[in-house]
Parts: sequence; structure tokens; C-alpha cells
Amino acid sequence: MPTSLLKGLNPEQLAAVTLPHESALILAGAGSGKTRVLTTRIAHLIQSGQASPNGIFAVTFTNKAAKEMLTRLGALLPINTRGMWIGTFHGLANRMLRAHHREAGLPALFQILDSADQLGAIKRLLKALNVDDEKYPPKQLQHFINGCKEEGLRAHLVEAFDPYTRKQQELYAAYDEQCQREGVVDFAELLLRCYELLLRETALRQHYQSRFRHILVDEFQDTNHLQYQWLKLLAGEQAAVFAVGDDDQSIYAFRGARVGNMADFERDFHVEKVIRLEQNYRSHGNILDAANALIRHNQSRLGKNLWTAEGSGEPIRVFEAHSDYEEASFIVDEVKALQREGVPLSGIALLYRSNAQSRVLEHALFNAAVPYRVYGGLRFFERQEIKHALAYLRLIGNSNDDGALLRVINFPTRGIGARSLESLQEIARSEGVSLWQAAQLRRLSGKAGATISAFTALIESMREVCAALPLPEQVEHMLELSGLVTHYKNEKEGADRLENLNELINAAAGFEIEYSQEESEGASNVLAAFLTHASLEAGDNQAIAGQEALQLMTVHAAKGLEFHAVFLSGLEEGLFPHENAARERDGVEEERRLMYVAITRARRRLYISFADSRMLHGQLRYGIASRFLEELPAQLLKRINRTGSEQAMQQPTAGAASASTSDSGWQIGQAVSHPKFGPGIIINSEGRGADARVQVSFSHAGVKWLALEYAKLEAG
DNA sequence: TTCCAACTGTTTTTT
DNA sequence: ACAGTTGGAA
Repeated sequence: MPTSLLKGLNPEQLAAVTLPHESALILAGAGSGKTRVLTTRIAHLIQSGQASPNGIFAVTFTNKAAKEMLTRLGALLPINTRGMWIGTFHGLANRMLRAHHREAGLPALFQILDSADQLGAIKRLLKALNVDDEKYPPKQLQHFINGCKEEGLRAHLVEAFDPYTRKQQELYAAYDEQCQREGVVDFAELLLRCYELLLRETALRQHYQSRFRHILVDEFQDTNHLQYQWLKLLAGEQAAVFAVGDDDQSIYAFRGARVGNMADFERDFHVEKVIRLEQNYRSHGNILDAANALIRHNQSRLGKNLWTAEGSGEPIRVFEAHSDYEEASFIVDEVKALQREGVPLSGIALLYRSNAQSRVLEHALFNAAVPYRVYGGLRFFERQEIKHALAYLRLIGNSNDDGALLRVINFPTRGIGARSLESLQEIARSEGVSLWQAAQLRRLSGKAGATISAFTALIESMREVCAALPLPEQVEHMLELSGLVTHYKNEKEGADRLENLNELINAAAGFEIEYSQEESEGASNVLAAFLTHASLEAGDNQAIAGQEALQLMTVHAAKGLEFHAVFLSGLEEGLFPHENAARERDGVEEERRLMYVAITRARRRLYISFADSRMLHGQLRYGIASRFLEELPAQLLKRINRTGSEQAMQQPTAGAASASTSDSGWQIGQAVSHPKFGPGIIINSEGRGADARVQVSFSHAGVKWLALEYAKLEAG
């Protein structure tokens, strides 16, 4: 039995799984069996007696990855994986904070704010402090605050040299005070609080350090500064950290991920062994060759080359369309052809750089009656009606949650208007208490006092009724008592929302079953746990299994997935790499990694397409093939033309490509050359006479607007 | 309080 | 192009 775990591992995988108790970095290429190594390592540690399930700490980024790890581990070992410290960064931090909420300075039933809640809290703060939200846009402030927290910086530690930053710093401090007063915690705060808790409480830190002798980290390249510090603190001197990641798949720098953590890790943890998993079990050779050739253009990488024992397979198909419209119809035709060959639609993915590109594609698919599913978008717990319902539940759990109170005090409408609220807020402000507490003071007279008292009485009665009930019935009562059900029954478009509210009752029922099976570690209550679940897992936005459907998503969303066939669309300069990326430091390298991720999603067949023109922001834009296309070895590519009989049917927009740039004599699509920037192609134009400008996409100098009067352009 | 018109900002996204 | 937000009028 002991050997069966290790059977079928290749030498590198085996080496990684059976490493001794020391920190190690596993560079796991795309499709190299990363999750298998991670789960088998845990199983091996337990089975060989090197660790007990209690001594393992394994952390991922997404709930999906955590769940996958748990199920696979359950399949490898006959142990109860519940109770093990395996979860997301935020989930595990939350767990630790719940267990030690007193030491962390939090109420037992602290609530978690999701991004939207946080933004709401910031807007509320600005209003209360009379801050001009034009000068300090809430979104920007949110970004500032989260950025600071992710750097591990509290407001008083922020270095502010200019008045603007000082003001932001001040607002950051006020925001934290507000959260503390209300007993709520945002995502970044979960981690920072937990980090500070361990830093401050020596006994606690030592307890966990000696307990978790094995720390395993998935997708290490995506960790931010705070997450790294947190891991370092938790590891102490004794733990072995098993970090698995792929620097070539680092595509989240824009949200704070620091690939540099990988190099720091090697140094800080005295890593002796860097193991490279380079054998790919997913794709055919040509696809891997293309991916390798592309990523070699990046300067900063740890170095890795994927290979496969399979044959080279088919060439990569490249298609140039006249327009986005034609690109879409080409894809539809090819998808149908694949379908005829027997490829299930769910095995085909249609990828794009940005969400806006899905429109044309969806339109074409809809017209051709090809079933498809778009990933991304609103998730279950983010829906308006669900958020309203959750706000009632939050108030039952913690009446000081001003955000929740403001959300539903007049929803459904019960005659509490802006003026009543303002007087209530005035009392709360002057007394330094929450809105709920302000209401308890009963200082408001007349109608406002009566309606507000009626509201607090309503919540109190909900709390009473719910106290002894199972969770789903609590939700049901709340929905009735609050008037939400009646409200949506009367609304003409309310049917879907009612259905979602019913689904919330189901979700509560499902959650309660899960919850009761778990050994209740913290003595928290079901309701609080359910609310935590709602914030930390906004619902599946990925895994809605359904009928056979073509899979549409951004390249980012496709990370970690694989498909028999992949269509990669919109491979144009400005789109992919995105034009904004050129301005950011290492922006193009990150875009190239994104392209690398896209290519390596394909198992057997890869299509890459681009269009000479497409509608963008309501304007027709002309583009040229992405530089990434040119970075792929020509011998791996096969340029193809449209199949079938529609080939001759040209699209109406195609003719626009030859439109003259008024009276200037230059034409869109014309090859030109500039003394400084070199050769290029005119892709857009505007103005006439002395104001006439053309946009030129240069082969080496990027895309630029040039005034015809001054630029010494030559036909070429 | 509700509704509509004008206005805005459009890369990627998890927790 | 288009969706989401905001501000003013009814």
C-alpha cells in the first residue's frame, strides 16, 4: 500500500513528493501535474508518518483550488480531510481570527466586507467627513487602502510626502476606525490582522509554528508582499515550506502579485533544491514548441522548457480576418466543423484578452444557434436581492453594522427618507456610536422616530424568531418579515429575483448540512458562518455544469483549465498585448506570459486569429497582427483561409478599410516609413487640412499618432 | 421618492 | 457600442 501513492510519478515529480523536511521551490510548468504533486506530497507526508493531518498547512488562492486539493487528498487517503488546515489565504486567516478574535481585537461575529461592501463603506466615510469625492474618488481610495494593507502598512506607517497622500493616509486611518466601530473586516484586513496577531502574540505564534511543520503553497508566483510575510512568520525557523509555482504563468502583477517572491523565497528560506517539472501531459509538441519559443522572449524568468512524450501533432492554425465580424463567423464555422468531427462543445474554448470582445463572438454564435457559456460576470452572492437579504441577516448577527443597516433600513420602502436618516446619522456622529445604537437613544421625535423604532423592532423580532430555528428557516422568516418577498412579488421583473431568494434558502440548507458535519472548532454560530461563507465564496462563476456548451472566457479566467481545442481571438497590437501594458513596467512581459498561458490551454488544436479592423468603443479601429504572432516559429504555423462556401461573402465593414483619409493622400492600410520610427502601417486617421493626423503602427516603435503637417512620412 | 436623460469610462480579477 | 452611475425634474 505505501508505494501505490508514488506509482506513476515521473522522476522529478517523485523527487518533489518525497523531499526531506526542508524548504523547496517547485517550478511547475503548465500541465506538468502540479496539483497531483501537491496532493501526493501531503498524502505521502501523512502516510509515511512524517506529519499528522494536524501538522499540515496548505494554502491556495481560490476556493476552487482548495476544494480540488481536498477532494483529491480524500481520494488518496482514507482520512477525514475536514478540520485540516487546507484553504485559501483568506479562508485560513479568517479561521485563525475567529479562533482568537479577542486577541485580534475583533468581535466574535465580525463580518467580512466584499469589494462592493468596502466601496460602500468608503463612500459613506467620505460623506460623513464631508470630503469631496471628486477630489478623492472612492475607487481610488479603495485601491490606495488595499495597496497599503497588502504592503503590510497601517495608516500611521504610510510615508506621505505630499498633501494629497497625507489626506489619503488620514482617510485610511478613519476608514479603519469606522470598520473597527462597526465590527467589519475587509479582505486585505483579514490577512493583515492575522499577520499582526501572530507578530504580537508570541505564545500564539509559537504554538502555530510548532504545530505546522509543513506549509505548502499553491500558485506561489501570485503571492503578494503581505502573504509572503505572513507565510514567513508562520513558518518560523522550523517549518518546511513547499512552494509550487510557475513564474511564466504570473499574470496578476496588476493586483499586487510579486513574482519576485520566488527569488526572495529561495534566499530567505535557504532553498537547496529547486525542482523543475517540465514534462507536460497536456499538449502536443507543436503547441509546446510555440509556447516555449514565445516565452523565451521574456528577459526576467527563472528558466524552464516544456516537453512532451507525445508527437508534435497538428500545426497551429492562424487566420487573418478583414473584420471582427468575419473573425467571429470563421470561428463559428470551425467550431461547427469540430462538432461534426465529434469534439464535444465543452471541450472547445474561445478565449479573448478583454471581455468587450465577447460581444461580436456571442452574436455570431447566437445566430448560428451554437450553445455557449460565458464565464465571468455577476456571481450569486453579489446579486442585488441576495445582498439585501444578507444585510438583514448581518443585522441580526451584528446590529452595529452600519453598512448593512443603511442598505435595508428603507428597502423595501418603509418611509424612512433621507432627512430621517440624516438626523439619525447626526446623532450617531455626535455620540460616536453606531446608527443602531443611535436609534436606541430614541432622541428622534415625530414620524422619523416612530418609523425608525419600528425598523429596529422589526430586526429585534427577527432575531427572536430566528434564535431557535435551523438556518434555512431563519432565512425564510427573514425574507417574509422583511417584506422582501412581497416587494419582489409586486415588482414586474421580480420573478428571477424571487427565484434567487429561494435559491438562498436552498444554499442555507446545504450549508447547514455541511456545517453540522464539521467538528465545530470555534464556538461561532451557523448564521455567522453562513455569512462568512457568502463573503469568502461569492459563488461559482466557473463551475456551473450544464448542457453541452462552447466555453467563452478571458485568458485570465482560463488559467488552470485545459481544452481539446482552443480559439485565441483578437491577436492584434493594442489588444493583445493591450495598449495600456506598454506603459507599465514589465507590462509587455506580463502580456507575453498571458499569451503563454493561453497557448498552453490547448491539448490538441490551437487556432489563433486576428482582424484587420474591429469595432472598439463605438469606433472602427484598424489593427495589425500582434508581435506575439511573429514570435511564434513560422514552421509551427499554418495560415488558413476560410473553409466552406461562405468564403466569397465579404462583410460590409471590410470596404471601410480602403477609406481615404480625406484629402491628405494617405490611406488607411498603406505602408509608410518614418525617418525616426522606421516602417509601419497607417491604421487610423482624423482631422483634415492642417489638423490632419494619422495613426501609424510601426514595426518596432509601437503605435503613434502623427500630425501630417510635421511628420516626414514617406510611402513605403 | 421615482424616473429618465445625460454623462462616464471602458484590461485582466480573487478573496 | 453600451452599461452603469448620477443628477435633476416631476
